[in-house]
Amino acid sequence: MKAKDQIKLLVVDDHPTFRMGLVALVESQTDMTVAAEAGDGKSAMDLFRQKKPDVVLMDLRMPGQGGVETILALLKEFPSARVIVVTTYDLDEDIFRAIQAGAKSYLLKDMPREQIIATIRDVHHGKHKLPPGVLSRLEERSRRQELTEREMEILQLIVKGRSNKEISSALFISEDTVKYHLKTLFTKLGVQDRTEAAISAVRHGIVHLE
Amino acid sequence: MKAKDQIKLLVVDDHPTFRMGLVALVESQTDMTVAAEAGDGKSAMDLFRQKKPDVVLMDLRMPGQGGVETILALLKEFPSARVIVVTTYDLDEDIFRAIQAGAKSYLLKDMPREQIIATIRDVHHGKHKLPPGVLSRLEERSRRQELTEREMEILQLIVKGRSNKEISSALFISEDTVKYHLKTLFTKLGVQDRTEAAISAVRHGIVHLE
DNA sequence: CCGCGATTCACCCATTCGGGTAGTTTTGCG
DNA sequence: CGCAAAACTACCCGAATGGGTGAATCGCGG
Repeated sequence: MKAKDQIKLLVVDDHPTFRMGLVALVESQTDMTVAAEAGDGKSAMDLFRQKKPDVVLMDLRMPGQGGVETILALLKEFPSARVIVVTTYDLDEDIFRAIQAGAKSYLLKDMPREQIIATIRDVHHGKHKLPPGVLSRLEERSRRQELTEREMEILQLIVKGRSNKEISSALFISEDTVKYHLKTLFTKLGVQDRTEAAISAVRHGIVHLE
Repeated sequence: MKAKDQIKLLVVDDHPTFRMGLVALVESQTDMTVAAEAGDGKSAMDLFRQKKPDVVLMDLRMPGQGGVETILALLKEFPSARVIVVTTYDLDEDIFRAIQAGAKSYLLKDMPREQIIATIRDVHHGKHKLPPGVLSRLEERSRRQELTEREMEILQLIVKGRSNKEISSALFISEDTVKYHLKTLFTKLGVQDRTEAAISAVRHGIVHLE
């Protein structure tokens, strides 16, 4: 197979060993090759400008600039760039944001090698089919109502274990207002109380721990 | 370098791509080689019996038999086996249980390649030094008081968002008793209320989501 | 057999929480 | 400008929660 026919890839992941696995996987195929590797969003941008890869494999959780921000920046500069997200966490919110940002597909790190390879070929050929498991999560996400900014702030404080009083003073609003937001928050998340809300937020990736 | 001088490794991880990365990493070194790969605990046991590797690299979260159970079973049959845990989650409880089970070291999947290689050599030579980050988490874990079985049950239900009344009927005890356990639970975890308890339990890996 | 930790239950009390209703202000968009 | 959504505040009320105290039972190891 001639080199010019090969799919040129950029691999972006801050885990050195996993990145090595992706590279080994890609290089084991005759019709694709890794043009460059990056460990963070910034150098990913630089390397894309230099190498102009056909497809980018991108992790979402990275130090510094996150994956979603990088996708956004990349597509702004190169609207035709094709990005496949390959990440550990199958959290609804991450998937949703990545697809919203313009990722062509979303794979999980524990998926079989054949599926990763097949998806690279598909995306390179312009298709962007999502794996069934990922698709169902995306649907679940879209069934959930959008949270307002204020509700997000409050939800984050809930996850930090703050009481209504603490939240009210942290946001410079009355305790009643906090309770008001909580009510709508509970119905949107489909939960009964703050503990369920906190767990649900973490489980769906609306709020990240740490 | 003669083959008999090489460190023989068994790599156990259910993520095909990460496993590929570990294999590529090991094979890039002249003094070590991968004797076998396994995607779950059961086949890891089989392959250990066949190949008798010098060192085992083992993930913790695996379908079916988990990592800790596998380590326990392995060391019961082969007390001299040397197991290094290589896992994604740097949760205090996982680390603690793995070391308790007899793992010689505990690495995180996002660690640099050199550190993984160096640890393999160290463990093969009988050392079992833990990386500083892991060590500090282990110390934090040991500062925490041990939870009783009952407290664990209740904590799990708290994470599921159950109310005191629901917990009491689920465990066939009075609501007052639930409240009693919660008190000691709160002090042991160093938290103020059930929401903090739930988050803390998830963060430290005492209770797993999903 | 004694002690100790774990578990169980009860009662009281103050605080917090969650639900309902009602109203004003702010903000963004057509 | 005018409307709609979001944000904010207040009040009431019942339920849930968390803290304190006291006490009985059970099982296990010294």
